[in-house]
Amino acid sequence: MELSHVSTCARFHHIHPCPTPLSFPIFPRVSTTTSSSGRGSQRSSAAAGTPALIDIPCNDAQKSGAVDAQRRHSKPYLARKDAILQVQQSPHLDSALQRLGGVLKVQDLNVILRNFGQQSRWQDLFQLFDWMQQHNKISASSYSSYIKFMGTSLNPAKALEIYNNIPDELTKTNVFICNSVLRCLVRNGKFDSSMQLFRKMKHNGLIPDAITYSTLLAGCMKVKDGYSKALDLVQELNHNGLQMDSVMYGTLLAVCASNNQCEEAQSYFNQMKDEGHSPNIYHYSSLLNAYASGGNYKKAEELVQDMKSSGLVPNKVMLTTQLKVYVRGCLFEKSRDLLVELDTLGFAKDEMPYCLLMDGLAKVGRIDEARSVFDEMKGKCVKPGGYSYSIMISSFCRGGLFEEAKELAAEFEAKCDKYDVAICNAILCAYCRAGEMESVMRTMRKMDELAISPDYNTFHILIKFFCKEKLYMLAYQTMEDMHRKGHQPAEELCSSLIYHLGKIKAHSEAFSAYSMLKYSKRTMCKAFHEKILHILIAGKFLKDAYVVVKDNAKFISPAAIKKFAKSFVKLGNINLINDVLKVIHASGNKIDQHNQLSSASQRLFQMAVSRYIAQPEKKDLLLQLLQWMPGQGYVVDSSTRNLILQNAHLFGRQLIAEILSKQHMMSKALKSH
DNA sequence: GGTTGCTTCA
Repeated sequence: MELSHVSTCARFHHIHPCPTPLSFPIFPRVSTTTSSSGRGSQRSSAAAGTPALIDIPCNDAQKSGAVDAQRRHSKPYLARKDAILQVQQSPHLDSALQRLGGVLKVQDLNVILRNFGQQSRWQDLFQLFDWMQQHNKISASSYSSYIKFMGTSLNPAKALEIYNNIPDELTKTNVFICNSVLRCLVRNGKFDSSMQLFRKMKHNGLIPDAITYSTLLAGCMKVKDGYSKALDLVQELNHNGLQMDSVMYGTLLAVCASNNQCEEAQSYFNQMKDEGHSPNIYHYSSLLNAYASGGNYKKAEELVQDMKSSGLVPNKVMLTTQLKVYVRGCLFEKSRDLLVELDTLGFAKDEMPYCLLMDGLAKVGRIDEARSVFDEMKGKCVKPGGYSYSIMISSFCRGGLFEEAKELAAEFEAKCDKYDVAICNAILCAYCRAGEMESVMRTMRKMDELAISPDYNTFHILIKFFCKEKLYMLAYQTMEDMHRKGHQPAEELCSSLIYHLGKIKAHSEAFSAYSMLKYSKRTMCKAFHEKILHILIAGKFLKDAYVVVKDNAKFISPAAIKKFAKSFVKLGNINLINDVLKVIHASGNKIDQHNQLSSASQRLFQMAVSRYIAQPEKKDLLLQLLQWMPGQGYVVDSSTRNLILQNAHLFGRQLIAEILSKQHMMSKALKSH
């Protein structure tokens, strides 16, 4: 079935195939020149001061200097350096390693490893690391670099595999390696796993450093409850005698912003300044982003002024964030003005600022204006990508413009080939709302091919659609998938599916859907238990019905309980009949609500007794029942008594006589009362 | 001899 197919696809298979670079430079690139950050240059100058073998730029201007340097070095050193260059440039890594591997030391191989990683040559990286492992030319640094690149190449499963297979326990708690693994998980959205692993690492002897905490803090940004998790981490790092630095404050501000903790962001910003860190553009834009969540444009404008007077110039992100503030505050005129300003500064070359505005307009129902921003963006030759399409498709869906949504989805499919789960959800939603079954199935196949894991929304969209199309079993299977993937379906959806499953007599599926909801953490409407009870009784799933009654008797009406009791005593497992009667009695639902001697309750006991008589080997159960009854104020009626007496030889005449006389006395007492 | 964290969108 398509569905299980979709849901079983593992995102970890998602290796970005590395195209062999056709235009691979003849001279090796200087790895650090790709980074414009101060840190990159720091690193390169530090490295240049040591005899370590790093990539040497080979442009003409530097050639003569390089020759001078070469004269000062020993022969083996030059041979190694040459070997590094050759391996890096060789189109045949295998043979190059075969030829030159013997000359290269572990640190030389690490240089090559990092070079491959920086150039995103994942296939070569993989091959080299493999070779290093096989030839036992590997160090802790090799692991930390390699795992780091597994993070950037979006392959956390591989990184974990490498980490777990490190043979030496001590190496496994090397803080650099641990930091790399944790970063890899965080970057790939696996914050919970990273925290779990972090605990394990500490247990095994890791002494975390500031970088460790900084890495984990960054993971708090996109998880629910991220703010309190961040606070826990800050507390822990302080407890370990570590201090927050400027970058950590930047991360913490970003966490505040994404968790709508506007005032906290402001107070950390001040605290940071008090501790002598001067805020940079990151700190300002994170705080600005925090103001956006409250639509606090006055404070935002003050902050931008403050930043300008401190000598910082607002960059693209800063201004875009300011646009977000205006949009969130529904100040669409100001938003438009700022968009013009961004455009003039050359900061509106990608879809982002347009997306912000479109999204804000669409969310307040101004779909026509959102559409015209979208068209304006296209007119300016800004290439729309998944974000803008998904905003527009979703808002058309929300606004009931299903045909237009469908057309836009098709347009995206025709024009773009970059898919992720969000755009897929938008497309699915459009096709579902337009009732295009073929296109829905095609999109699911596409997700499967592209190894895009369905998320909570995907499942919801599909289940709703399948219900609408009356494909209830398919809807049920999708819900099963959803549950297996750890998502909890919303109650209304579950409830409606259960209702329909009951209607088509898929009783056991209905119960299974009920159980998924029940054992999830979501709250469940009280009436739900009674609903499923009726379905289970109809399907003769009386044992399951018994469990439902036992656990939820207080939420179920007396009428439904009575119906259940009748069905169970008549058709349920004979060994459980007494238990069922006791549970119903104990729940406060007297076997007959108003009168223990009512005919309804007597019919129930009669039915139980006749079942026991039909199976004499269950005589102990009958005796237990008869002995239990008078204590609770129940007695058998005369016809049942006669029935028992007729079969008394099966149970022991003496005993039966004693029990029945006890019941008889009870009956007289009740009547006189 | 090696690690690292921060800002905008669905």
